[in-house]
Amino acid sequence: MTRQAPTLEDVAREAGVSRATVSRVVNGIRNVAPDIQDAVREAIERTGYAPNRAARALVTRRAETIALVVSGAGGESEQEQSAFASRMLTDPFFGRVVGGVITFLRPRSMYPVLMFAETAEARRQVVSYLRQGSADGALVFSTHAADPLPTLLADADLPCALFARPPAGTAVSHVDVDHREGGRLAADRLAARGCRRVATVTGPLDLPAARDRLDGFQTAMARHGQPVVPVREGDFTAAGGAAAMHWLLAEHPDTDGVFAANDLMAIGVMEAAGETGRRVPDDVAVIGFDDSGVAAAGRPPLTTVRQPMEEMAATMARLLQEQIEGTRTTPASVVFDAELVVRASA
Amino acid sequence: MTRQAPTLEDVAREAGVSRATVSRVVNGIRNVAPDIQDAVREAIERTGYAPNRAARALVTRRAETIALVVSGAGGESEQEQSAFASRMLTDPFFGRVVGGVITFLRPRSMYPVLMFAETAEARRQVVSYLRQGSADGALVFSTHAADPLPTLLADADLPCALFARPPAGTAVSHVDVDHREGGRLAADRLAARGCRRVATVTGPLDLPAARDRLDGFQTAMARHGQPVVPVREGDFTAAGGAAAMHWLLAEHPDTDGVFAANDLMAIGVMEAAGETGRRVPDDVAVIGFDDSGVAAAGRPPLTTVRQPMEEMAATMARLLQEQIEGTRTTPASVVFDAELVVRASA
DNA sequence: GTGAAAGCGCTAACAT
DNA sequence: ATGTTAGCGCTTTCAC
Repeated sequence: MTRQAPTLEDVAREAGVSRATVSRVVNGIRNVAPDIQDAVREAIERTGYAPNRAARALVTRRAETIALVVSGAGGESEQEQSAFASRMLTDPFFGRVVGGVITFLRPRSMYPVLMFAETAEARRQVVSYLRQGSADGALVFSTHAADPLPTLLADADLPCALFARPPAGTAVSHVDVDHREGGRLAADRLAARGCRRVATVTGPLDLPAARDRLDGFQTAMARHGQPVVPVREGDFTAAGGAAAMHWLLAEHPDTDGVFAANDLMAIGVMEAAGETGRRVPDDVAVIGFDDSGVAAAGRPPLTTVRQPMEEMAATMARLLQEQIEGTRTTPASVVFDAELVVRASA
Repeated sequence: MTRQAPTLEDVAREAGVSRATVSRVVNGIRNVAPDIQDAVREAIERTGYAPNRAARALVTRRAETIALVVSGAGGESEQEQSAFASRMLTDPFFGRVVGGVITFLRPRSMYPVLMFAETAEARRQVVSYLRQGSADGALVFSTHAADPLPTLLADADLPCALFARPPAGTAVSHVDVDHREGGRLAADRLAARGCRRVATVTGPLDLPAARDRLDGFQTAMARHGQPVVPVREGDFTAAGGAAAMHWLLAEHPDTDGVFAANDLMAIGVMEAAGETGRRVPDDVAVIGFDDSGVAAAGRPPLTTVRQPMEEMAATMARLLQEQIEGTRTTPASVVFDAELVVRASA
């Protein structure tokens, strides 16, 4: 049998001081004489003491834990839910975001609790989890518009921060990139390359982000002398991008430039171009969005509009943290600049 | 200001019973009269009571939380650590595994805490996290052999379960697939197709899994009349697979079949084949390993050796759970069968 | 079947 | 600068 883990009490006895003093040393509070500090530290070492998190959380009313929840529409079945989780995780976009979150949390010895909320029931569980004090707040990634979760959390007065603009009427802290500006950057680049018959593959148009990218792109193309841009809606997957491109090429065989609303679709677009005998960028230039892991690995390497996702994710975590600590009482909105990363595809 | 969350006490007062009775109802313990149960449930509803997890954990000595730790070698810098996290998450293999874990945990209202342990310091933190009782056990995914974490955890008597065989000398529960058998399946398929000059791209050979796949493949190929198989070591990435294939084709231009030790590398192999003017599967047949998300989406769709990863992950979670509950005292080892999934590439 | 009471291990006033 | 003390909200004997 494993013997009982040592408690503050044990350490105090060992060091010949009171529990309070040990607690002060453990929590790095000054007002403890250096020699006593040493004695305590030694006692901690000898006993192999590790503070009990539940006990601490009970009195501080802090779990020192945050939830990272991926919210979106998905199937109801268990299998579909697992597939949703797997698909989201595998998305290179998500990988960078989690990396950013981790970078912020790690120095604080915090680790995110991973939650998926694609059904009403799952959303309830997320709210319940937070209400139990299991986590102090939530970082929410919505994969579709009109996601009810942010509102649910806000109504329950639970700290949260969003990646992407919140639904109208819900005031919560969030970070976002200037999608419109990103679309403009793509248009400017294609125009500068001399593309005259440009098309675009958008994301799901119920997503404001997808709409804004399209809008910025169209507006800029109009300024460049192409007021009408063929548009095909995609689903942010490579296969969806390829299908959209095949459709576009069938309708407009002379297309010489394409803006895809994310890198995965841009990869699909390039594949479709190759399959129809077109060279990238000579016959058709391709620009993606995100600058996710797949962009640089593309064939050819993808010119894309970069979102500073790690930075955005870290900022989102900071906003949440401020809310939890009570440093911030009004929701903040931080919008980051998009940036064109020129590689070989356009 | 948010008003205090209701406690058991509040519910008890509201229902006109004692705290103990409310606790019994909340925890579904029988021996409570039906009418009292109803009264309590109503009081819970009215007060909006949610049990405090820290308080419960303090007395039950259970966090009802498990850690999902990705352990491996990586750089020391913060940026490299973030990149490690991002790379692992993005790996389609990992996506399926996490999906399997989630499927097991969700019905139990549990959510995994995501941890990365690629440095000695990070490993210490994982151990410390568990020792504090923040999580009841760990699911460990080692990305390289000789990972010290399993031993560290075992020595500290902390419940854990591994995906893949543990280091020699460390007895911990784990799940694995029969890699040797998987290699054999690939060899049999290539031989059955009539491939006579077969080569292979392995994973990092310090990984027992990679060694075993190679070993099973070579042994079977010898039986099929090709005792010497050109071998090139890869790194489980698509780019690495492509590079390895280019090398193989330069040395052995007449290669007519390739077994890649994972799907990502197989994708790279197919790309390299295409770039050198070879058609898959007509000029060169390609078989991958894993049947991860990218396999079916490959061009052409990839024939591959399937690991039942969701099932393996769920089993691993169950083994951990049994350890935590004390139902299991001796480590278990569950090995799953590999299965050939035939698509178009071979 | 229900209640009273004793902690779980810790922090934070408050004394000293 | 250190110790004393009173809980945090819950589960769990043990009486009744």
